[in-house]
Amino acid sequence: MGTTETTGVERRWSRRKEARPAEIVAAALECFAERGFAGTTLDTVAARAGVTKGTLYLYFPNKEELFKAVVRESLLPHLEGVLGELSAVPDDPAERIRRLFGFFADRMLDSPLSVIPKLIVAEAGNFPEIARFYLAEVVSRGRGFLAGAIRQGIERGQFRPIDPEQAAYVLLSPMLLAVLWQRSLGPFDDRPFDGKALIRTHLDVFFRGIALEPQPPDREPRPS
Amino acid sequence: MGTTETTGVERRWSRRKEARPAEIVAAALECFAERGFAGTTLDTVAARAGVTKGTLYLYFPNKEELFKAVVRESLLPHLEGVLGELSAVPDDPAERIRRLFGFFADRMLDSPLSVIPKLIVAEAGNFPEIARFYLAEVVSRGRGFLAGAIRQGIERGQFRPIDPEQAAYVLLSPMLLAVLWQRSLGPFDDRPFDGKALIRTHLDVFFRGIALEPQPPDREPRPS
DNA sequence: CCCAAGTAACTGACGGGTTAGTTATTAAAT
DNA sequence: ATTTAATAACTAACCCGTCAGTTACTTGGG
Repeated sequence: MGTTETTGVERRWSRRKEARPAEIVAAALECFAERGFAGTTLDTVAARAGVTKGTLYLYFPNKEELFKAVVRESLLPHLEGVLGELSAVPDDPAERIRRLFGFFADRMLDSPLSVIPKLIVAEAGNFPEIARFYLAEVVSRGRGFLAGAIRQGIERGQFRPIDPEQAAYVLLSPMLLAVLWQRSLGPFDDRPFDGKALIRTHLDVFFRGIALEPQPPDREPRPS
Repeated sequence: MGTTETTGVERRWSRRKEARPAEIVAAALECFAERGFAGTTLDTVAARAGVTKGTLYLYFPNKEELFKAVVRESLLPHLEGVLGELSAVPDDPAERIRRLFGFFADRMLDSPLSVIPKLIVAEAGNFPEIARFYLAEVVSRGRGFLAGAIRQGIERGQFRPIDPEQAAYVLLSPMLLAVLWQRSLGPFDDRPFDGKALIRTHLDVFFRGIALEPQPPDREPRPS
């Protein structure tokens, strides 16, 4: 053992107050998604974040708050992105729906964020607060956006009349299946799974399914 | 009939070797579904089953084997039921698909069995064996049944040509959403959720969406 | 029918391993 | 020199799995 480490590069740790929280949250997201809340040990999270357990407690008061932070911090930036993108969306209902799905396919499906639905589904019973948060911030908004677009399409005479609320669920369900499949059963299946193709097929079938039937046109179109 | 309630005399317990395993499995299913595998303590399971922890170990070697038994024992009887019902199914593809969904809506949606998909999704990472079992025994069969019906419908000229495998996923996805919603986020939402209505709407939209172009199907007898 | 003697289902307390959370100490940064 | 990010060893609590002991039930001899 030399008395002096001439290399010097092998520092045990460095102090990076700014970067730690985000790194810890990212590591925790992976761990919680793989093992669930109760199945994840803080030593594992710390190791993956490149620190020790004590460091976690410098930035988060306890395991539960870390979990909540993971969901919130992972979601919020993307929520802004989605809302921003959707606010500058065309007026045509079908096109608005396609945009949302395009966004989902391009930005969510392959990102680390796609583990969150699985987390929420698994832990909703243990974390009612998180369940309500996700429900209000993500599900309700998506459901409202889709139902609104459907309703608008019906009013404009582009779609046949169906319950917009139920149509919204129908539209949401393949997205849910895609992310859950990728993160749960998919890895154990030998057949390839193409989430984007599934979304495309579904949209195709759906729009044909709600298209107006070729019947004699109704009376006068509405203004506005 | 089991002699569960003994009148008057305050017995601490009774010997019921035959009934115990099923009771323990039923209690464990509820606990695991609510809290997940790691979040469930065996004392809780035992208490809900009306016994103590030691009794669990008379019938199951350890917690993990209990969990596997829960999934297997809960699924297998129902699998036989489904397969039996579907073997006596009509030849028409659309009708076969409707039968599967009818069975799902009537027998699964409101039964305690509907918590299993949530369990599988949540614990697939921790129990690859269970994931593979569920994949082979439930998902693959359902997927195969649906894809086969779609393919047959295309060959017969009842449906327009689409990828039967992807169509099967499209068909499965609202069933997944229905059971997961009921068991996770649904209880926290103030809006009512009608899984059967969702299935009906989806089938309606789906069959119109894959109908041959020139000839739209008959109108539904019940609009609105 | 009655009552030991025997059997086995069931209990409950405990050991050992694990992990959430704490704290005394170290060392980077200014 | 002082401050403080980070560590590493530590504590307390929890929980799985075990087992010696208890109790419900069975059996066979009177």
